[in-house]
Amino acid sequence: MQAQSRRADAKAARRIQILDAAEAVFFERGFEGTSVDAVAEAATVSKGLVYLYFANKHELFLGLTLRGLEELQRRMVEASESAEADTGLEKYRAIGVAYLRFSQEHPGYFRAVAAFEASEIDPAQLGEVEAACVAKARGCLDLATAVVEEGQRDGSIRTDVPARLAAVSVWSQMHGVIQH
Amino acid sequence: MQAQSRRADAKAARRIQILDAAEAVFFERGFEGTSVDAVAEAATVSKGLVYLYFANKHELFLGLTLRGLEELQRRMVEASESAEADTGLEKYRAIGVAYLRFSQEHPGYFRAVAAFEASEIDPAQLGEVEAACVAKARGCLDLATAVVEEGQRDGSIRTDVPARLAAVSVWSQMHGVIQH
DNA sequence: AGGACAGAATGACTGACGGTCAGTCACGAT
DNA sequence: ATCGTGACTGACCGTCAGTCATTCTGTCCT
Repeated sequence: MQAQSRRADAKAARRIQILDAAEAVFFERGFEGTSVDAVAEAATVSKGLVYLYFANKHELFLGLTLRGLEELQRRMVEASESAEADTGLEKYRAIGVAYLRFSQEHPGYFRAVAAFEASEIDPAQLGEVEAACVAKARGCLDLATAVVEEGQRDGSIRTDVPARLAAVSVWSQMHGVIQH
Repeated sequence: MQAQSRRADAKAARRIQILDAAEAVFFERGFEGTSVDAVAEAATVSKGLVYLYFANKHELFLGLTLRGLEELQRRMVEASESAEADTGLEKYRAIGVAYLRFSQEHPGYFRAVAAFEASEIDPAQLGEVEAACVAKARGCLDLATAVVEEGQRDGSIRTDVPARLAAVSVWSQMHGVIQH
């Protein structure tokens, strides 16, 4: 058993090592401008190994997208639990500010997340990492929806629009503006 | 002189022929999924000729983007001159509806335009077609700004926000929502 | 200790594709 | 008839995503 968990730890560490290298290279040169060879070299690892951990170049990039989504969700949760925000509306506003901050402090991750949300995903054939991204994105949206519902319950947000629809459309507007 | 103009016509026709083929292939398989060889074959032309008319694959795609921007501007002008719209606010609303229609009736062109607007352009080195796209996009924005200004003059739009900023931000919000 | 086995890791190789260019061809001018 | 121009071709090049036969390494068993 010990041997197995040591193995698992080593695998996880390798994954992180490759993702760290991918982050450095992709965020500097962009998806098109980056070769998998370059990522492998930056990770001081062979190309074959990269393909042992990620099905293809796109899934490798989605590994970064997932990191971005995790960080974003973390910030959204933090914002919605902030002491200053009492009503649902105030919480939603805090989440919006958190999103704006995220886009400014992690432009690379923001672009990755934006690209993922803009891309249409084919549920018929989605990779492992892609599926995880879909789940995380849904988690973020659920959080926003819950906050809107809270606002509708406490009277700070109008109730004539379904919560999820409101959450999505305001989010899209915010996103559109942040992106310019 | 006649010979020259016949030459010019033939060149323009070839350009259109290539763009038509590019439209069919790019909009079906996407930018990444399309090879220049495939476009050349669809246009019943050699690959070399495609590169005689367009500097590279991206500029070829931008040729389609420009078509999209032209159609969009046409619709925006039409909407802003519509008989039903009297005030600036109503005209702006009509333009918004036109944009929504455009996105539904020409999803391929909409995506091309959206991708162009999301991409950051390096003014230091922009291609011929790219420059034309920049100009067209500015034209569209100028139109929207003018309509907002009209609305501010006739009292249908608040004046506490600069017209261009208002035009851009509302446009971004609309765009964000259309894109979902 | 040593051998056997599993999975980690390598890097040479393949095929596809973006882009180039030497050369051909058609046509108008002289 | 000859020449010059420019449209047009397609073989070719370099690069890069993705594959796979092979080698290495650590673990377990005797």
